[in-house]
Amino acid sequence: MSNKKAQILKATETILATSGFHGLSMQKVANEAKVATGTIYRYFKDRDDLLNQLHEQILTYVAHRLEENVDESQPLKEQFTRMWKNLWYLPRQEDAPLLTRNQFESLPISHHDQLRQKKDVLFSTVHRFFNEGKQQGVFKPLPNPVLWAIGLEPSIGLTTKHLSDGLDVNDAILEDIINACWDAIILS
Amino acid sequence: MSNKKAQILKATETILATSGFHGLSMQKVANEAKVATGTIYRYFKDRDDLLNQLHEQILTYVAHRLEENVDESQPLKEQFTRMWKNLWYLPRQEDAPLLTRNQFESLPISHHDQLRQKKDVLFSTVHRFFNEGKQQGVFKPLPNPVLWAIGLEPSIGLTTKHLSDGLDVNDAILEDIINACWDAIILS
Amino acid sequence: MSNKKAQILKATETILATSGFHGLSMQKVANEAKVATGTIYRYFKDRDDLLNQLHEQILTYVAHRLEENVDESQPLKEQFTRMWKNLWYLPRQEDAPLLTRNQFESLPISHHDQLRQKKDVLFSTVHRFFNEGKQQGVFKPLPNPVLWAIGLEPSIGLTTKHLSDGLDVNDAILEDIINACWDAIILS
Amino acid sequence: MSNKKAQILKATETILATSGFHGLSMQKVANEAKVATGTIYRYFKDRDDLLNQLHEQILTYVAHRLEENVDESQPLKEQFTRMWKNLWYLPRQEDAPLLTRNQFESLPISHHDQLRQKKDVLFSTVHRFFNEGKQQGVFKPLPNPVLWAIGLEPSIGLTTKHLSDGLDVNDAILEDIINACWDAIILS
DNA sequence: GATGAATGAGGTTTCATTCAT
DNA sequence: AATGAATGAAACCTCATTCAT
Repeated sequence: MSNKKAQILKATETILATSGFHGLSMQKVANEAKVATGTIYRYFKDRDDLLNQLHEQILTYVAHRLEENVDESQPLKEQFTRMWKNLWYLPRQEDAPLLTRNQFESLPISHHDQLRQKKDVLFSTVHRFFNEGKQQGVFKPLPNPVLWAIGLEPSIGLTTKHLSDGLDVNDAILEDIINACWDAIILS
Repeated sequence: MSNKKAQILKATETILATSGFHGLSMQKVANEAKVATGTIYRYFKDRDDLLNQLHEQILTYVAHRLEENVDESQPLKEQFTRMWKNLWYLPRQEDAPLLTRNQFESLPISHHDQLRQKKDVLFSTVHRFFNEGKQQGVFKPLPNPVLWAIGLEPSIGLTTKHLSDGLDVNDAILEDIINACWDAIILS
Repeated sequence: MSNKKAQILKATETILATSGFHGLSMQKVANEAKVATGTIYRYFKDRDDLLNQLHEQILTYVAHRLEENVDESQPLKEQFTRMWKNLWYLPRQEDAPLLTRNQFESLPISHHDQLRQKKDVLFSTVHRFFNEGKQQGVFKPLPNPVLWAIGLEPSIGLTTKHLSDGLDVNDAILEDIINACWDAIILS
Repeated sequence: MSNKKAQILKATETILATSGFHGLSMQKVANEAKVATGTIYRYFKDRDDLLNQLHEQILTYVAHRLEENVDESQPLKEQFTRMWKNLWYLPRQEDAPLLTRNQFESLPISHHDQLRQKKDVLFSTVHRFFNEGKQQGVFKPLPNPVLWAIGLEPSIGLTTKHLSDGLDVNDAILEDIINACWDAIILS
């Protein structure tokens, strides 16, 4: 990816994280990225395209981080814990996207279907994981999106509560939370 | 509440639900509400005030719906199911706010602390419920926000998946989901 | 004059003095005057009318103050000093208009001729004074507006410099200034 | 100075002179200057900045014109006449600002102190002139602002009376007026 | 007479996008 | 490829004025 394009995406992210959608303007992006305004339009068709590409980039980043060090040969619980922590520690990474996922959910519903397809590919590891668990009779026989919503997604909501609402979460509690989520998806 | 003020809030909600934050403009709100632009400013200091008041109104609505028909004298499981379903069926109500909660989380973080205080009051029933459960030794000894995030919040995420991503959820599955969330919060 | 009308004029003046023309709005006038917006329009045709009537009121006030204690039977120098001081101490009076004359000069040039006629009547004492002086061969044979501009008007400019630019003017200097202005208009 | 910036300043001046502050709007300035509205904001932070910069530009222009052809080696009376006429003929110059100074005095009192400092520098010639005259024992020992107010400022007031109120001032009278002002500042 | 809610034109300013260089 | 000045539509908001009560 071109150097300038990367700069522009990074700048967009920084501004979104700092000032929100309201504070985003092509001019500010250009300033932050240290390029001319016009340059943005060499790499992105328009504002929406920029936002969508950023969205995708972040989604890709998250997907990759999520499956990092997840070893299929290990027990499911192990894999689950790994994924949960990957999500949890994600926004605390050096090069992490500064955005919460929420900030993108409220985007104009462009390219909706196209995006869902991409998501399926990106998160295939998770699908594989849930399918495996159900096949082994360990997980409840619920649709994958449901398992995701009750097993892993809480990590995201809790991250927000932790980082901006000051919810105290130490390592011991973290283990308990993960176990609680595990309880949600397994057959008891 | 003044007639016009209600019209304006309703119009704002409609537009947000239809076109998102990007599609919201004071002109459009005025048109939708069938009032003059200037009229909005008799009832709201500015755009942010309008959004914040809408936010609060919805929050209040949700809080009230959430605790509807929740009978403290009934078993905790019963109460839990009731609340979960209240959340689940909420956006399908006639007069329900058309917005997902997500659409508000990405608002400019104005009046942050003020809002959290309000939230505590509004959702005191839930707090009472969680505290009761922990006292009885039925729930895991986790902070209330955590119990919320793993027990009830998934309802919201799933609603979105259900309504806009076409996730199929029939009554049987719904019971299973609620049970799964119950598993997350109870001591096994 | 009706009670409300007086209130409104006073309020207008206060606001003009405090926030300038830019800060003036019918709404603010109404608030300051403790009347309803609509009430203003019972007494004044429109904004311009309000401003013009205020202008006239102030002009009248100034004209009356100017000739206060000016005794035609006294020597011209005496009368001159009296008028000069009247102008000088005018904005320091209890009930004085809070506006410098300047603030009105830049009004839309409405009712121009009508106003000049009124001025002639209001300031007839000054005209009488200048004519007398010229007839007696004491004053330079210059048109009255010129005598005004060099003899008395400097009082106004100096007041501004004194009150807002911090120019120090004690009683001794004041006498010197008045004498200097007197030098300007008399035949030497 | 950029071409467009000059156009904009000139246009602002024209409109102010034509329609007064009330008639000034950024749209009109843009039209008159034949630029897009947005362009104004490349060169001026906002409306106030535009007005202030115009103010300064005019002040600078006036200051330069005022000292034009004022020869320090000539007698003080000569210099005085020169300055007085410079002021008098100033608004009749081809490229002169179309505004009377009055129209600016009623501006929002922004950058007040900053402005007074600039004034001191711009009008240093006048200060030098007054100091010289006092040192030589020709002028009355009054503060410079006073000498200005009684000696030179009347030129400005009279210009207005001449140009808009139809006061007749021929060359002979002009000489008399200047002499009268001279009388005001000299020790008799 | 008096009120003040309502109006909507018009004000200032921002910003996505284009285009000559 | 890159620039950034310029554009002008559209955003938010104000305010003189009207009118039903």
